[in-house]
Amino acid sequence: MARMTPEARRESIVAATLAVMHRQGIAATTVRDVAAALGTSSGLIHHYVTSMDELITEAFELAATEDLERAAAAVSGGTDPIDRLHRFFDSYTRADDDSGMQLWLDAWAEAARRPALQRASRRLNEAWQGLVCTIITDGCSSGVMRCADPQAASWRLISLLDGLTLQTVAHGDTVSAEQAARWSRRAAEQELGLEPGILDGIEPGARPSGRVR
Amino acid sequence: MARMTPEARRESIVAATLAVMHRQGIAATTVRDVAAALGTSSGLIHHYVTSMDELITEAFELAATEDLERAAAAVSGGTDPIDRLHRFFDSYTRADDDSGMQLWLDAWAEAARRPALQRASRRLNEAWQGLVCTIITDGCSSGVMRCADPQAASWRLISLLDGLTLQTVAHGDTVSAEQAARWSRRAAEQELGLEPGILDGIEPGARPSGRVR
DNA sequence: GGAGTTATTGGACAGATGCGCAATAGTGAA
DNA sequence: TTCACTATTGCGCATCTGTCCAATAACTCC
Repeated sequence: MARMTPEARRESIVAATLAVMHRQGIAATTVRDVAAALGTSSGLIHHYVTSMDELITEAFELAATEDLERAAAAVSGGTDPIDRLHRFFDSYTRADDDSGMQLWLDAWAEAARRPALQRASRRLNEAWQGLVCTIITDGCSSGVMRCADPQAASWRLISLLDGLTLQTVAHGDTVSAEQAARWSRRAAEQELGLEPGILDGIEPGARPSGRVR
Repeated sequence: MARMTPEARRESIVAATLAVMHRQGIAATTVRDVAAALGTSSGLIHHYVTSMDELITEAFELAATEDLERAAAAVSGGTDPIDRLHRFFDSYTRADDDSGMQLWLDAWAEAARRPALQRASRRLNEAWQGLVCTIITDGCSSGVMRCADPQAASWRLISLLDGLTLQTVAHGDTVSAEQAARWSRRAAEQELGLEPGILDGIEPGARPSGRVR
């Protein structure tokens, strides 16, 4: 293969690793598959990366961070806490493919056996919760939401979303994506003392690609 | 090893497989490990089982079915819907070790790539939801609970539990087991129009081993 | 041009994996 | 006691895994 600058090569390796992870799952991602996806030799990967675990963690971290930043950007465009929460649901819900969430399922399962992956997964989950917690805290102090414990409420909210989406992704259609979206919005309205239905509906032109998690 | 009847041997193989799965995770469970746990040769396993996938699915199904039946038994001892829901939470919450839930994490992640495992996981998840749904439906018709959509509410309830427990098991202490228990009970009370705190507390002598999921 | 640096190769290595198979050793019936 | 049956063994096979390393090729600077 053509010689590349170390930076560019490293990036291309992480990107290829991510592609293989999406296709085959974290546990089944091997050095040779990554090398084949890149069209290079397997030895090259270890010239840039000390271990397979490190590479997998780095690729997961990249994908998850991008998802998070996309959601944060969508939220920050909101005019008030309710609009921001609305946008959060939109960006979470709008997943066209399930492979993003499948990556999270893999990560949660593998976390017990890969310390570095566990740290990354934990950190990013806390960031998701923090994003929601900020919205709720703002909503409470401005008086449009009612919530005794924003910390607990935001953990409940993302855990509920994760749990419902998990059903959709892992089991096909035990819970449909539409149900997961509707049910979790309803739960948020109930929990935060909002008017039922206020979080419903998806404005058509908001964010075409949205969240993938 | 001593010669056994085919039935007994098969059971012992599945039991040993389950033990290894708990210890090492689904993906890292190998024929040789199972044979070692049994104190037999690896060839013997293939004399009773056509493939490793089949064996793993069967072992998971056994463990998950036992958990479900234990929970159903705990629930059925309740005097009224609220007591039954209380018992459900107790039996779900009381997990001493996380390895049962870890098994579910593994199963959800692997489901996409193992059709037989997916069917088992899906079927058992639906049974869990059905168990809760029955309690809620009863509670509504007897007037002690208020709920517009028991189907949706029960999916939300077990998804919330799964989502919170997932944090506990996968990430150490992002969410503590106590928080997961308290927060999910609070959410159920809110959702079903119950008096806050009515689902709290754990009667000491109820069920020593409890649910593992 | 030549020399030094380093990206890249291709394969070796030791270990693990699922599976199959001939040989062996218990078991129950005749 | 003998014989058919089959549970059990122990190892071989082909393949895969992460990691390492000497050789090669491409690039930069003098």
